Amino acid sequence: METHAEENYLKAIYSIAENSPDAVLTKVVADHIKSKPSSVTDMIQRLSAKKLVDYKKYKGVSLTKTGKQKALQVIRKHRLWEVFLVKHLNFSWNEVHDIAEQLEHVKSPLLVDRLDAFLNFPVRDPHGDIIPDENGNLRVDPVHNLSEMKKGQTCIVTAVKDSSSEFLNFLDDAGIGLEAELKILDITPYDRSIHVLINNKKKMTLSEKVCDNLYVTLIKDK
Amino acid sequence: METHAEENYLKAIYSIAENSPDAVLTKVVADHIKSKPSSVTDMIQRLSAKKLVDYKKYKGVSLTKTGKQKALQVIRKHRLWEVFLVKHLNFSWNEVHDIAEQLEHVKSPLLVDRLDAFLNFPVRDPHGDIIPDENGNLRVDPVHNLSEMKKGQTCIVTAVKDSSSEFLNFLDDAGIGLEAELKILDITPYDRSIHVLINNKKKMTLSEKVCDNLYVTLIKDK
DNA sequence: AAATATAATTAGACATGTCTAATATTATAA
DNA sequence: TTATAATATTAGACATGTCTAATTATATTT
Repeated sequence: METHAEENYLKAIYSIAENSPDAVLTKVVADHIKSKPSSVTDMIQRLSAKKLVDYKKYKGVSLTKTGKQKALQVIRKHRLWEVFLVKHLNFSWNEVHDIAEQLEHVKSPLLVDRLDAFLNFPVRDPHGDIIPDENGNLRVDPVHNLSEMKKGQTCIVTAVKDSSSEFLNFLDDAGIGLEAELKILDITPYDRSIHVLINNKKKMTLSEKVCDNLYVTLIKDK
Repeated sequence: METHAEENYLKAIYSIAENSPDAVLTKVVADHIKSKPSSVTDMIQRLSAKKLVDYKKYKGVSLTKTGKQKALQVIRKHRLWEVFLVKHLNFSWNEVHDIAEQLEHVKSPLLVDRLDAFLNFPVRDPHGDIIPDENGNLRVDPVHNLSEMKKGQTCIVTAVKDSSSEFLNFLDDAGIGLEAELKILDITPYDRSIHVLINNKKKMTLSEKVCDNLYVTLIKDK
């Protein structure tokens, strides 16, 4: 059975590795969980002894199959709890992270399954991230960056890449939430900013940075 | 901020002290939380340094006001989560303890209040124990049997255990209804019969059987 | 290919929380 | 009241997890 700290490391390694297929560097993990490289090395060696990560000195670290499984279980719990907090306890999507960070470590497979059923088997958490099933499988559907869209296309916001409260607040102010419909009216080649129609109501120009941090699904072309 | 272990000790000391007003013995705590007396001594000294318990070597331990408050917060969380597990996740009352034991340590005052509201401010947990409010106060006064009362105490009749018409008729004849005020004048040890003053008017002796079947709330002591 | 910057690891310290074994205190019985 | 039993405390060890400082390895320049 894993400790809280071990679970946090597995989760960190998983989410770093998601965006780059290479072995994960000690320093990157340290920055991610706000600790020091020496602490990371210590922990990685413990996880390696438990066969949850593959590790060779100075060569970085990657999750074993078991390690990945465990990481996904924790992520599953985190995201299910986030759904609960937002849907039933009226938290907003930018308040739930710290609480879910604690709830995710509660150990009871039965509890997770019951919670999943209570929530009606949600597919995405309030940030739009996909909730892995009990076997750690992700249901992947065609998700794109808003910045990949072409003029005339219409798409639906499915997730955010940057889930900092600054970004989430910006989106709230702009009236862009999950499931928001965005029609690409125009693209300015100079700065790659995109002029969009939000929910058939409001027009707005989104900078390249904003577009890079929004995941969307294409629903209409031209 | 208290650690999980500290919270568990506070909780243990609280619930032991509930049933006996004396200072709590090291060994009793050790048995209660399934650890060793030496560990208990260590922890008690830490809690004492934090002013959460009053402690004198070899003389047992008791909670300070702050310590009691903290213990009640944890108990509040434990019991609210139990209600959630039973009412919404279909657990039965004897399955929930271990899970609530983990959930009770999640730190977020806002979460607790929201959960309380979501559950519709329950007064008792699935085991019938009273849920303290956010200030550590019990929302209803504990209900006792009339037979638990002591000489000199005054109490109010809140319910009957036996609701047979024979018993209710007997009460009518005696002038004892709901809300009736009973002052305990004397107790006969031999047959546990109780001499009471009913509504400041009528004196009467009630047998043990009658006392066992009357629920009361204490309103005045001495 | 050697010098240097960057990153990773180890050594050693410390905090929390637990344990066993040894010692000290208190309560009880002879 | 002294011996004895029961309880409590301390001392010292160990596991987890963190840190700083010193050392070692890798990558990058010159």
